[in-house]
Amino acid sequence: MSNTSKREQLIQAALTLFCEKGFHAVGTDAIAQHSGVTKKTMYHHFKSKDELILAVLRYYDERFRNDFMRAVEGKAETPRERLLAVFDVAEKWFAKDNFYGCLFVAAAGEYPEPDTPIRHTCKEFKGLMQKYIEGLATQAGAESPEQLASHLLLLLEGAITLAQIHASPQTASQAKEAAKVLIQDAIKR
Amino acid sequence: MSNTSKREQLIQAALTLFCEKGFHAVGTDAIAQHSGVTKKTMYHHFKSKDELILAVLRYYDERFRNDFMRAVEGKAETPRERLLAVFDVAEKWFAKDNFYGCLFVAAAGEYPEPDTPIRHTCKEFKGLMQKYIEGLATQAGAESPEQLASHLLLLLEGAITLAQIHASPQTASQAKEAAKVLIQDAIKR
DNA sequence: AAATGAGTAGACTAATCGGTATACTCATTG
DNA sequence: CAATGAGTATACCGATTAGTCTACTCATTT
Repeated sequence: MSNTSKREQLIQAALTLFCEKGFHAVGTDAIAQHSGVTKKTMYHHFKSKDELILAVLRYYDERFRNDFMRAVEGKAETPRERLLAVFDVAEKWFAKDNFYGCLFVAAAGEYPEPDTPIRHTCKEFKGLMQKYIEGLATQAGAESPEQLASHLLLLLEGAITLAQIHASPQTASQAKEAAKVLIQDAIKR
Repeated sequence: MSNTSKREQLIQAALTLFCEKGFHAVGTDAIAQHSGVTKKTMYHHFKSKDELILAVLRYYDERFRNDFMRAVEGKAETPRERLLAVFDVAEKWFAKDNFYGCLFVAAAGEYPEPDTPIRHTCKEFKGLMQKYIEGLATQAGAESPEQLASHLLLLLEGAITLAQIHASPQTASQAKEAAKVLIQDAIKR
């Protein structure tokens, strides 16, 4: 069905532009133009720019987490190794030439009003990342998987932010070193 | 001199508005109106919106770091205690009702192009925060102050981001727990 | 006394913003 | 065959964008 095709074209074009320039800085005309779709058609699929943004965030959420988890699982076998592999995957991500930081953090910054659908989506994403790491921590035999996962997520989040600002992917390996200490402390065996 | 006064009025009004709504979402008309200053006067002090943004960032940079350091030093005596006090101060910051996350991270998100004055200011701020924590780590007798400071800054940065997204200041105390472990590991005595 | 510069109010520009309207094509489907 | 719905192109809407302009006041300084 060409329906889904146009939708995806719009979402992907919007995603690219938002990453490159930010949400407010990209107009609906630009999105229509870059996706090769008319504004009329665009507003047929999404009733407002905010709805398109929401769709972009949801699309990115699913794709990113999927790619991320598969990369982690491809890089290490044991749960404990995978907790560290998270930071190797992150470093590869940071090193990509089109790395722009976390899309959800950017969205939260541009739409500061709490309790909006956009903010809710951001929250959800971070919650799912926490759950993923928590699962690994549980399998790895952490005494308090939730706490270890929180700590590692803090490191990861910090690494993303500082990698973006300093344009240096090495923050990931710094975070990895800290993670080693925390994991060692959290898994007594 | 009324010169500096008008300048500060503009900077403070702009700061408030940028925090509330983001940079692109706030127009020059709104800034002029909220500061009680004419657009003409505004453009007399700053030759463009970008220059005003830059001035806002520099103003905030100095004020924030000053307040932050004084709060840390008021909360603890020894360098080692101060390394932990950083996270107590952060938690108080997160709990403020007008907490909006890190202004520099927001700026970096809205102005993704690297090598611009705005991005440079963001970089500088994070660098100075690192230096500050590094100083504390040195005084505390860390084996590698630079490394410990990096790790603690990663935790702090992650806590800021997640506090903003989840609207919960507790991320600071989570970060503090992780910091305890890292400090213990980094200062062998 | 004259000149300068910071300030005012408010109109103004060209461009762009999010979003809508008209008039058309074309493939699918009942 | 007729109707529907997704698509095209393009013009348009009122509002707002960043930034400029004229014409004026007023205090300070030379």
